[in-house]
Amino acid sequence: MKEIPQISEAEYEVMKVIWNYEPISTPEVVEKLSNKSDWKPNTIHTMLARLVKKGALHARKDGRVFIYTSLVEKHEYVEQKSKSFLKQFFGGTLNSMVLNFIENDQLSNEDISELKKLLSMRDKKGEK
Amino acid sequence: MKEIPQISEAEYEVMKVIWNYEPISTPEVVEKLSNKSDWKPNTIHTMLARLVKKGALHARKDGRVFIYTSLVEKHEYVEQKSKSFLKQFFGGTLNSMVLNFIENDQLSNEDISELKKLLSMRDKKGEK
DNA sequence: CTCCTACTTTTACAACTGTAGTATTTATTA
DNA sequence: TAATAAATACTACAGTTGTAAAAGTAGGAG
Repeated sequence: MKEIPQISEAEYEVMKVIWNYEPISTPEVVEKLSNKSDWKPNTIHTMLARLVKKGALHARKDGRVFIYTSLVEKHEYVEQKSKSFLKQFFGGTLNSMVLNFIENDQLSNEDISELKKLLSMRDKKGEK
Repeated sequence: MKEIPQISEAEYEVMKVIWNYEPISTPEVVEKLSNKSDWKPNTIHTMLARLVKKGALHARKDGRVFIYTSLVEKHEYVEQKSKSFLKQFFGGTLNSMVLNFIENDQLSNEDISELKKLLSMRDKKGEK
């Protein structure tokens, strides 16, 4: 299987911007993130540099700025993190997690009926 | 709300032993973990010391050894971690996570039917 | 009463993180 | 062409984590 680089929480925030807008230049990333966070531009530069070094991003120079594109797909990263999360806390299965949420009353009645709907929609898709 | 100390992944392995066997002494913890992992005793001591320092464990001296008990409940820690995980990757809701799993075909038919069963069992409980 | 052994306490150290400051380069403008 | 502004590159620094070695201590064996 492919090696997925580890991405820290703060770095993940940067990745989200890249995934949403790629290809995107440094100044643009800084701008997007300056709205959402109170990171200094230098902080963002550091994140970008680390992500490039880790192999999560590709940077190509375009004139005086860098243009970034992602080398890791969001869904595959989320999948990997989900798996390791479930493994650490719920024996590896989503079902245990859902059960746990049900048992601890962390779901409203609406959540429950929505979940049921999701599950039956999946059935229909499967039948096609 | 109560302050829950942060527990690293390795520390969490130690906590699991405590939760299972508390009250439990250092040598016993070392023994349990030496089976499951290849950590050196010193490594385990370090974890224990850090967990005490963080306020996740209580240690009382009994003769020459320490006896540990947990100060954080497993379910509350898992709950907190679940919340932050869902927030980081799924907008904060379990339902989004389930939907994501369905969409990416990460669930078998059996998983699905089990999930349905769980959900309807919860209904019954609610009706009581 | 002394030595050994099992425990505890102290110290280490590199990688990763969050958070930037400082220095350097380069394109643009005067 | 020289100064400026913008961007990039280099450096910093403390806290956490994984991983443990080394040193100290006290209780039990002889």
